[in-house]
This record gives sequence, structure tokens and C-alpha cells, in this order.
Amino acid sequence: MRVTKKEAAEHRQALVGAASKLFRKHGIDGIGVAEIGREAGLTHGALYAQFPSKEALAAEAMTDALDRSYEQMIAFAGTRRWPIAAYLDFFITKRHRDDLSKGKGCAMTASGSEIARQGKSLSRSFSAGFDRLARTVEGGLAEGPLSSTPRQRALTIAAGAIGAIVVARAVTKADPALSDDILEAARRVLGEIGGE
Amino acid sequence: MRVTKKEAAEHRQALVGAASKLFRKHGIDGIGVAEIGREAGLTHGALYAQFPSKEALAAEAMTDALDRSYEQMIAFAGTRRWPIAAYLDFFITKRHRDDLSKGKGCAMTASGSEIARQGKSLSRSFSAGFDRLARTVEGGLAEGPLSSTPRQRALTIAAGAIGAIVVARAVTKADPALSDDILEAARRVLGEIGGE
DNA sequence: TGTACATCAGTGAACGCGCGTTCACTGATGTAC
DNA sequence: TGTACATCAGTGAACGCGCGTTCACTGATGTAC
Repeated sequence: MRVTKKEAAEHRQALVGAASKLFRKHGIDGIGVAEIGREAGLTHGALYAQFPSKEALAAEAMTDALDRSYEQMIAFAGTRRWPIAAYLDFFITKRHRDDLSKGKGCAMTASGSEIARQGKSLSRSFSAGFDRLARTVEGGLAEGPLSSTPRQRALTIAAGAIGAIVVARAVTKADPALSDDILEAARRVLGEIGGE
Repeated sequence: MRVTKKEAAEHRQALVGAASKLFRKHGIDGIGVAEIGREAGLTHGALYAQFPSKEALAAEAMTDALDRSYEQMIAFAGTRRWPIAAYLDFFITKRHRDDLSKGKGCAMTASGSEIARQGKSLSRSFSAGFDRLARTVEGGLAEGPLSSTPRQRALTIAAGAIGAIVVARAVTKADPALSDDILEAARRVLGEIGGE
């Protein structure tokens, strides 16, 4: 049964939204196309009318998720005086660490080590999101105590913040106190790198 | 056909070694028990004579892989004057980034974002390895330009180094120059944090 | 040292299940006249 | 505006396949005497 173009576009967005949530929650290899279709209120067959493959959907879902997260971060930073402090206060939190089970939060932290084993399209989505984050951080840097270049400091802050969330999530079941310490440490030290 | 205790112990080590390699190469969810048994020269049934579940094998494989990597790092650092520089020179390299496809390198970088979705036993293996790494880094710190505590700096260096490898691997297919820049930046900036 | 037998590591078939993708079909939409 | 029909988003069954785990069985090992 054919649907209107408007409905088809809405269905596409529903699929992207469902994928975006479920990939973050369960990992890309950890969730199937049937479940994604169901979450979007469709069948898995509909997915293949909109996307050539699961990987293509995953790439679009990652781009979409990173766009939304970025807008949220920028909106949050708009209310604050020091951009680097704002970015870190937005990103490095217990809330962000614990959001994984809800399928929310930064898609780079949710799927980081999986992307290396996926195709080029996912690497492209990830790279675009990371590059944008690093440039934004660089634009907000203040003078600091380090002699490395602003770009080097920005790349390290971005990669370090992602690493802190990934590691904090990995240790939290076995050692919650260590997990909290990692977040607190990264928030503080990456802030110092940023000239806070 | 029953085998000698010595053979059984060798088979167990073969399973751990095969799992350690294949989990790093394909991810924990990305490889099956049949393939692990085959790589070890056994059948998948033998695996269940030695381990109660795939997760139990994964936890032991992660502990084993982290023990070996740690020993390698300490041996490498023994040949060098400044411990922090040695740790970073050992860890943050293009070689380490590219070792993933061979099933070598640090298991924390290979499976980072997967561990959050696995059981407590894997979190325990990861936590033990990370805690040991952070303590070793802390023991090698020199005075630096930052006012954060040694433990905070050590936790950030350890999490930042893992994040740098994870992110460098994720972007390398789409943007190899960015991937190289990330490694170079993290090597430099984390060294500065360590008082290099 | 020799014999009898319980132990148990390892085999390989089978379990039920979910995977990503394909495909014949449906039927309302969108278009050409 | 009304009619005829081509288009195509979506359905749901089917494809072959691999998943983790179980289990009856094998047969050499290790042990008790």
C-alpha cells in the first residue's frame, strides 16, 4: 500500500530515530533490523525501501544523532560565560555516562570501538562529528599553561572527553567509585588544558 | 577421549589465547564460540568443558591480554629514562592503531565501548587493567604546569590515551590525516600533562 | 607392578532462535490525459 | 474536474546462515585396590 510522500519521509525519520536510539543502547552489532522497524512502527521490509542496507541506516543514524547532540551542546554553552568549561560541563557528567541504557548521549562514546570494524560510511559520519567537535573546542580555547598548539590541545580535549566517558562506563559496574573519579579527573584536567 | 591434565591446561591456554586475539580483532559480539574453538584447534564443545559461558571466557581473555600488554609496556619503559614519555611512546603510535586488524594491542582500546553492555565480570577485568595502568602512570609523573592532583592527571592520561587510540581508529578509514593528527596531538599534550 | 573402573576433557549432532537480505505481492498515491 | 493506470512504500513469508548452549556419547587418564 503506497503512502504519501510526506508519510514516507516521516517513516524515514522514524527509522533514523529508532536506529539512533537502539544503536546507542545496544551497539550496532547488538540490535537487529526487525527490532528497529518495530520501534519505528513499521516492518523490517520497510527499512529496505528507504535504505540499501543496515550499514547505510547506521551511518545516517550516527550523523543524525551527532547533529542533535551538537546542537544541544551549543545551546547549553550559549547560556554560559566560558565555552570550554561549558562544553566539559555538558559532556563529562555522571548523567551522560548513565544515559547509555536509555539510548541517549553522544553516539561517538556509545559506538567508539565498534566503528573501526564497520565500513567507510560510518567512519565518515564519525569523522565529521569529531572534526566539528574539535574545531568548536579549538574556537573556545583560552590561553593555558601548555606550549602545544591550540589544535593539538583541542584534539586532545575532544578525544580525552570521549575516552573518559567510554572508560567510566566500562568500569562502572565493577568499580563505581573509580568511575566517578575518572569523570571528575577528566573534567578538571581537560579544563586546565583548555586554559580554564 | 580424556586427555592428560597437562594437555587440558594447554588447551585452556589455547582457548584463552585464541579468544584474546579474536575478540580484539572482531569485538566480543563479533566472533562466535565455534570460530574461537577452531582457532584453538578444538571444537566449540571443548570450550564449555573449560568455561561456563562465552562471557566467562571473554573475561579471562581480557585479563590475560591486559596482563601481557602491561608486561610489554613495563619492559619497554625499562629501557628508557622518562617513564611517562616511555608509556606514551609505547601506547600512542600508528602501529598500535593499526594492530587492531591483527588482534593485537590493548584490549581496553579494542573493546572499550562494548564493555558497558557486557556483564560484571568483564567490567571487573577492564577495571583491574585500567586501575593498574593509572597507578603506574601516577608513579611515573614528574612535576608539571597543572595544579590538579597527580591521581587526577594520571587518570586523565590513561583515559585520554585510550580515547586517542579509539578515536584514531574510528576516523582512519574516512580521514587518515585527521587520525594521524589525533595521535600526534595526544602524544604531545598528554606528555605535557605528565610533566614531560 | 597389575588390574578394574570411575572420572571427565573433548566430540559432534541437535536445540531454538535471530540475523540481514530478498522478493512476490498489495493497494493507495501521484500523474498523464 | 474526472478517468486510467503506472509507480512505489510497505507487507510478510522465505532465504541461508551463524549464534550460544546442551547433551549423549567416547575413550584415555588417573586412581583405588
